[in-house]
Amino acid sequence: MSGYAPSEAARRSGFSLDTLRYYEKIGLLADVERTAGGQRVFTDDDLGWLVLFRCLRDTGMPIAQMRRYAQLARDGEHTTDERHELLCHHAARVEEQMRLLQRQYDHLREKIRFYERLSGTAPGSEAG
Amino acid sequence: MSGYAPSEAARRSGFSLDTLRYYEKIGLLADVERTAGGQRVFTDDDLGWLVLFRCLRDTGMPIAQMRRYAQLARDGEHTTDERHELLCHHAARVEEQMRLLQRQYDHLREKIRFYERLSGTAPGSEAG
DNA sequence: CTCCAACCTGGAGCGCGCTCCAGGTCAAGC
DNA sequence: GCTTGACCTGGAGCGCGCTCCAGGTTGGAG
Repeated sequence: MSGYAPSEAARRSGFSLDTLRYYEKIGLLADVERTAGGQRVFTDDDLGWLVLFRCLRDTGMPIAQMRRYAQLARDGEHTTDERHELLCHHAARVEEQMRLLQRQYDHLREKIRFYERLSGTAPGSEAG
Repeated sequence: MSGYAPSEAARRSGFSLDTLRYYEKIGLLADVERTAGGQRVFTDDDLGWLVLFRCLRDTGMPIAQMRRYAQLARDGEHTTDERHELLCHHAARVEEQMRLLQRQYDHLREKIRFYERLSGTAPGSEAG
């Protein structure tokens, strides 16, 4: 159960085939195993990395930094401190990002309330 | 107190001069007043729009949609319903965005905890 | 054995949102 | 009046993260 065709890896990870190839090309995903004929075979380990990449990407980490993290992991056990630090710094940035997003969301909600006061009765009750 | 030089508008809005010119060029910001010599003079109203644009941009609204909103506002009172709807739809997307960000942040925190369990004692107490 | 969908490669192209540049103009201070 | 720094324009360029393409290969089904 640990050998996935490219299309299956794409389906499971939510990345496109092109993105998977791109990630390997730029050295984000380590060299993926191949069949005798040269076609990629993704392992569960690869899939695990892709889940992590999605997490980091969704939280706004630049690819260069993901690459650095992946490289550190490949470099072995003695890089765990640096990896930990990298993730902590990133988490701090994400927290800031969340605070900003919340603040601007509140601002947006206020703007929406302005329109709702204008019209007297709201036309629908779409957004809670 | 309602006439700001470009550099002052940039300082107050947090957008660069180039961005202010760009926003006017693409019709996001309505035509800005000029001196006899052709230099821009931003009003408090312009500044208000810039605050809104920052809110929308920070929450991930594409420029095309901001343009649409700005155009509706210029079109007059009879577009308030559509503007309201546009903001509501956006707010819903922002909520989804916040949920995703929170979920991935939790995932990230879990990963960080993994490293902290590895090293036994955490090296520092940087991030709460 | 044949077929054809899925896969391969290197490299070009794209969409977004700016950002920078050259070459010229404006206007406030001395 | 002169200087100088802020400003003007149109248009090219950039950085990111993919996305698409041409032209060729692979490999499982029938």
